[in-house]
Amino acid sequence: MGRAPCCSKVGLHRGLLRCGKSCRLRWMNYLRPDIKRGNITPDEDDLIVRLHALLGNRWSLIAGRLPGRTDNEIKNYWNTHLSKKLRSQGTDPNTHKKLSQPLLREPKKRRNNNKSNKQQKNKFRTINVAASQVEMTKVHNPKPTRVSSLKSFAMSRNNSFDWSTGCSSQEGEREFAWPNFNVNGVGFLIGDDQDDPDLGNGSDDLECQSHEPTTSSDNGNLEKLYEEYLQLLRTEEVDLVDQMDSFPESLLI
DNA sequence: AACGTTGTCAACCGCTGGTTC
DNA sequence: TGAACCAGCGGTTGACAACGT
Repeated sequence: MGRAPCCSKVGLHRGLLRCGKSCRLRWMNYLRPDIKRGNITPDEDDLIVRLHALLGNRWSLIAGRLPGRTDNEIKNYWNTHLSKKLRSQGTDPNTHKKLSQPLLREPKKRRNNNKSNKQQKNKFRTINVAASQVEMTKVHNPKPTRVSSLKSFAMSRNNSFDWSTGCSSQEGEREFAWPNFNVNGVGFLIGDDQDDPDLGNGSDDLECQSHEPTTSSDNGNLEKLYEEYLQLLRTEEVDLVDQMDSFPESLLI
């Protein structure tokens, strides 16, 4: 698939023709066992649109809230499906504002609504759409990351969910000290994280602690943020984009 | 049947920021 | 302190299959 390998084939294991970076990418986007196979469900579809309105093209952040989905998958899905869908509904996919003139032409439909044979042949693709549609979409908050400064936290590109920590809906939800809530059938699963060593717990890292989203001193602010979040998500009439422009930053800082 | 167009998505590219020495 | 290295991000590419004519 795709282009030729990104690096020289010299020095690589015979038969693999992949560099380490390429292997990592393939693992992260395709081979990892916790990747959710199958179509994007309507719930996930809706959630991606909402999160994109909040976060923009920060695919890793969006993916971090959709367990089993990769940033690459969501990015592709957005580019091939959702952006067109929004346009057809008269919404600018970039700004999430109403377009003056909706795009009337629907994308050409394939005769077969299923995914391509190529995907169906893929032994890794075990479609389980029915089950996933029944199940309420579970949304995870990103794993808090230890930061050395406010700027690095706010601008970090490494604040996506850490899958390597074993988070999956099957193995029990990753534990966070953020409140649980449910929006339009979309559950935000957050648990108790008093024991997570990655989180601020009164350690000597004062600067870090002051910005950790899960320390007890931040609980009040977090609750306030989530109330605001909920209110915005529930408000259908208002223009979400205008109100939420500053929300991602307030979450991150 | 043949050929051009369109859709899909894994993989590549270039870059940034963190870590190590 | 800064160079080298590494992980990971978003944007983009291009092979392949489905579709349309």
